[in-house]
Amino acid sequence: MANYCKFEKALEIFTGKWKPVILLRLFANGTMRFGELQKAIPDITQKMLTQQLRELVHNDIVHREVYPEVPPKVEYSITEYGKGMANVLQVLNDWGESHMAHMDDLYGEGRKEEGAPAQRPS
Amino acid sequence: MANYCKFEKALEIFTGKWKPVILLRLFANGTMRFGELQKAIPDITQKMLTQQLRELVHNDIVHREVYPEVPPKVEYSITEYGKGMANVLQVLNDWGESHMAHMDDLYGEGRKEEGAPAQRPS
DNA sequence: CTGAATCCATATGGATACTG
DNA sequence: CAGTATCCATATGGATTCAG
Repeated sequence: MANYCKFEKALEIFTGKWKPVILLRLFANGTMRFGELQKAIPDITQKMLTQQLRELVHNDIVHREVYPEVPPKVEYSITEYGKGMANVLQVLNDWGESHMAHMDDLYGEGRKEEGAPAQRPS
Repeated sequence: MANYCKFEKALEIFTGKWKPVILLRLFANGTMRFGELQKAIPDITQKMLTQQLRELVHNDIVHREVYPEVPPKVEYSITEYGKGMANVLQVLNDWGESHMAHMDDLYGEGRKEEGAPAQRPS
């Protein structure tokens, strides 16, 4: 098996249009209901939210707790194992931040993208 | 502006079907000609190789050196700036490796696809 | 409330042919 | 040799509807 498939496996976890947001929300808020996630991420569709959550659950990053009530209630949270990827997220986040600054340096902030006001590192 | 866009920007760099392989090759070999890369990555098409390289060049990760000769000769290498992402690659690679082991633990090496929600109905 | 199932638009990647 | 251009298959994501 090729070496780079490790990268690809790793990348599959946060890749996709919504996984980063979902992970960020869950890391920040601890435990959230399905509806809360949906409210917190207004642009996501129910299909995508379900689908991405399922993949995260399958990868043991997210825990899914179903309460057999009426009306139904489902809570999602980061698993203990999932918490171990916090540093990966951090590294990615930090590098992404500095890389955006680098791109601004190279191409200027003006015409690069709309809605991206100066993002100063903290 | 949402925080997660930093992730997304970072992920765009290594995401796509071929960027990880290309980066790995260039990091390993230093400088490579177009044809060498193509030989080193047999399954890639020239369109994809060109396209992905262009994106990496645009992101200042890869340097493109054109020799005005006949026949043409173009060499690619990691830029100084690009070398700064080596640790990110390393972190990703390490986590990916351990994550694969974790998945094997959970699902067994032989029957990985069993409960996989993946993105495909039965 | 949560989420499965469809249908559809677009994005991404691949095959092939052509060029300086 | 390195790269474009074109056409095509499939993958991904979105809108909508239905159901426990």
